[in-house]
Amino acid sequence: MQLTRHADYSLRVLIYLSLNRDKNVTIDEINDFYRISRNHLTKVVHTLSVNGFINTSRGKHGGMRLARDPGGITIGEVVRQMEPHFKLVECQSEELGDCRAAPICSLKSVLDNALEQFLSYLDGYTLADAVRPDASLAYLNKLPIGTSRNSRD
Amino acid sequence: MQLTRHADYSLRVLIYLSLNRDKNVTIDEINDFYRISRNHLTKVVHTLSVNGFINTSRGKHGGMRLARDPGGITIGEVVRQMEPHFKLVECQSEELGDCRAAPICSLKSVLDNALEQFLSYLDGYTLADAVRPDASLAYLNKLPIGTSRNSRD
DNA sequence: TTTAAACATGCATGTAATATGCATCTAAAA
DNA sequence: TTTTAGATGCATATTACATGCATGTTTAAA
Repeated sequence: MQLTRHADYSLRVLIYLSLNRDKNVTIDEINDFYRISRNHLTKVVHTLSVNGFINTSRGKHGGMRLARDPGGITIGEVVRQMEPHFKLVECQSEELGDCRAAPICSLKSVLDNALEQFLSYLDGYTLADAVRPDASLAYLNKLPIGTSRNSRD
Repeated sequence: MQLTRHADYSLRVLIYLSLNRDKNVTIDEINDFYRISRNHLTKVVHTLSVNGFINTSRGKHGGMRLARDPGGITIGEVVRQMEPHFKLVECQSEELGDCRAAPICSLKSVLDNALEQFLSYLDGYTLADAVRPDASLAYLNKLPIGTSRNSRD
């Protein structure tokens, strides 16, 4: 059970942008920071833009910015929109959902509800909640690579 | 976001067995019912047995049975044991979890908690809850194939 | 004791959803 | 008019699963 990298990268991009609200950030800058496939990143950025999470501009001094306040974008919202589907089991998909046990089995609705528990929990957290309030990129950039790991949990 | 077929099939097998507590059920019988890859089914059955959900016996008149009462096996328990991993994003895996934002990002713990919400919801439902109390296989077998879809939700 | 019916298991292969790469286009600013 | 940025379509790679195949092992009945 996992999210696609598309959703994963989306969250990373938005978190990076939350720490850089005052300037245009380029794909290359994010790529430098995370060392993520630049091509994939480009597509993620585009989808984020289409979904209204960020504003992009081309050309010199172009780049992207958060379209809204980090405190107004929830993790749940991002996951719901950036993850392609949530068909946990076969019977949750329209076409293939022809399990012979369906008429007597309520697994589908139980899983639907459990998924909603998952997502609404994420609705309770915003991008602002996801970064340490005292944190800054300046601090991060001083750390030798590999120091990682969130000391908060 | 989806579960593996391994977990999916596991639930189906257990649901089938919940409706057939009084006899030994063979892989072929389950295969006939669900039309699932027999080879994969074999492996699922084995894992279910190793994990103590079912008892199997070889030889003539062999087969499998639920090891416990359907009311005592929760969906959550099955999913937790039969799904290979729950690394929703890269930073949740031990080896690859070297995201540069980790020191200031609490996404990992937020997702961990959301996942726990999902699983504990499933802990609240048992195999007995997952089948309609009035249902029987006899009823199901009378239905023409394709009638499907749970009318409960 | 032999045969048939079941599950067990290792190895090989297929598959399909993502992910990535590459080339090129479009837009904006200096 | 050149450079810098994102946009986009098509091709290819990757990889986790899923499936297939062959064979082994156990058990019970004939």
